[in-house]
Amino acid sequence: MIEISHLKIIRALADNGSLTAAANALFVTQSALSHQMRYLENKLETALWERQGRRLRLTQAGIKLLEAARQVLPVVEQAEETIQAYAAGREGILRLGVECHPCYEWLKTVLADYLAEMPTVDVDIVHQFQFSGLEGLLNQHVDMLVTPDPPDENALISAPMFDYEQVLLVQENHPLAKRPHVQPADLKSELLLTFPVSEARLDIFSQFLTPAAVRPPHKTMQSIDIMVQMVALGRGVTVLPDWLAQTYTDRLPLQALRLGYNGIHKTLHAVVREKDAGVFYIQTFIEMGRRNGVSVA
Amino acid sequence: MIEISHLKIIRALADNGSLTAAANALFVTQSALSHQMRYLENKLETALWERQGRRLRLTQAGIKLLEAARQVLPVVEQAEETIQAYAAGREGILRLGVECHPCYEWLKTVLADYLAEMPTVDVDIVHQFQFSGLEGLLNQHVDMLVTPDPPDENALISAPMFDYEQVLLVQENHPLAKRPHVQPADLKSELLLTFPVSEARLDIFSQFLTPAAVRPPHKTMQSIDIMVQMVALGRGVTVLPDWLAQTYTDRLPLQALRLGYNGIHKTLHAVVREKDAGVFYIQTFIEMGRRNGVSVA
DNA sequence: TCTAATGATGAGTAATAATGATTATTTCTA
DNA sequence: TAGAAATAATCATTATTACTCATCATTAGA
Repeated sequence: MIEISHLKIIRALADNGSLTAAANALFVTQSALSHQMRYLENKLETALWERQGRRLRLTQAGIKLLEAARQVLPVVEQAEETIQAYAAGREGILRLGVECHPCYEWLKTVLADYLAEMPTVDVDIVHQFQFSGLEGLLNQHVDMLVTPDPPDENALISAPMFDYEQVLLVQENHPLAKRPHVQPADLKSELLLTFPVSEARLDIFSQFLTPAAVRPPHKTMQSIDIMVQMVALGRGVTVLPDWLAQTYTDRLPLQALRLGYNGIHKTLHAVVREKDAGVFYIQTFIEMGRRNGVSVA
Repeated sequence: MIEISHLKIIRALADNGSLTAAANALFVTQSALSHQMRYLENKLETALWERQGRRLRLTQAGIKLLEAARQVLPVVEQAEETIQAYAAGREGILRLGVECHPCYEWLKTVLADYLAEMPTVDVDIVHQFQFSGLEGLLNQHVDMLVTPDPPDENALISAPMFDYEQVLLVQENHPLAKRPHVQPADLKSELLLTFPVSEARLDIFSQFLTPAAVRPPHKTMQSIDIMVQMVALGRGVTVLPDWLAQTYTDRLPLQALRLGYNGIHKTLHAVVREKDAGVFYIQTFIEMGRRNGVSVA
């Protein structure tokens, strides 16, 4: 009945816009796709596309099938990859999911060592999820999630890996630079630079500014390096994990400051599916993450 | 490459034990399956099964593929069903997930009215999940989850539907029957009958007995009717939602009692994926659930 | 209005998958 | 432990399916 190849056609059609383009992407003729589409519609006894002139638009049924394709194809493709890895004599693939930028930066520091020590394991990093990292784990799109907020789900287990503190990064000559710590009101008119994610997911808002009802001007950017450059030029302030901030304060005119009297402390956790917890190369990663974790002087 | 039909073969093989049995289940000859297996193994350049005598055992790669099959096939099969429903002129299928027995009992009371009012919608109820109801929603195995504990996940939205109270059900002549309410210690030596789920998921434990460190003898059973019969015969006590308890106290020698001074109050929520929140037949269900909810005199 | 591009269609061919018959093993049982 | 029943593999053959090529009709865009 419905086959993977059909799902690939539906996806390619949605992604490429036209039948001809999809055919090229799949390395077959336009005719082949046209025939397959007709075959599927006959089998299912429903139209999947509406032909408006020479433009194709998905019907409700077609949309349903596209959704299924988007859910199913990555799973099958990953299974194929993993099996290829086995076939090539490797132990497997460790797919790491990250939801936050500091997580990603931290991962990079651990990864080099891990790859060196585990030559038979392939690693892949995923940072885009359909819904959330939790969904990624449950759907097997990733095998491990690195996050400061481990979800509470009893098919998953989480292990603390690494403690850090969120600090405010300001220019060396900034009026706040000599303070032992800053309070929310101090930031009232500072330009705050952050990664482009919702404020609810930024600690500086959820744990510091929002409770104090302070809303400084706010600008988002993709690149951490540019963000730090801006701060060094006195054109804004930003918040980074202490260990990451330190790599910049060493070589740029910057000062890291504690947020509030006690500081904002976080812990990165590794979350894995319960059934995978015993897998050797997963255990090893967690152990190395704990050992090798960036040390803050 | 890998096709749905291959995944079906792998699953059938795992489910039926032998090639011949799997072939029967799939309405093809044993020869056909044998050829397909060989084909797949050639394509993937890996053994998927180990032949030990005439017994087949999955290799590591085979296990991976079986996992993919178990994840993928339900999705495809459901998509097919939904499309069939569209083809037959129906609006769609509402798949309801329930994780708790009271949820299920409550659903039944609403469902009759819903089905009558929405003749163009098919309904299906799912109570077994691979991991959890949350996973069921995110994996699209269900469209709506009915639960007293709505998960906190921002791709989902939840709506309160119906308030109820968990009450203790005892025999009419039971020593406790005349009390205005019971305390944990009162149950110390009562035989407590519950559904067969972990204690952590039973309110009577998590919210009443465990905090007071009381552990009465405990027996689980599948059938709510038999459970109530046992209580009516004085052979145990049980906990039910008030409205459900009432349907029994009307016709059996039973007494419902409040748990603790304030009682244990719960609210059933309907949880749906954010993107489905606007779907008409889903909205209708939520509205009817609120209106039609069982009324407690 | 004309043209290039797109999707549909039909015929023919290549590829794939099924069947039936047969064989070699291997459990199970007597 | 021998023999029977069951199972998986294999081969030859047939049936089915999927693809390509050539062609046509339609349409968006110059």
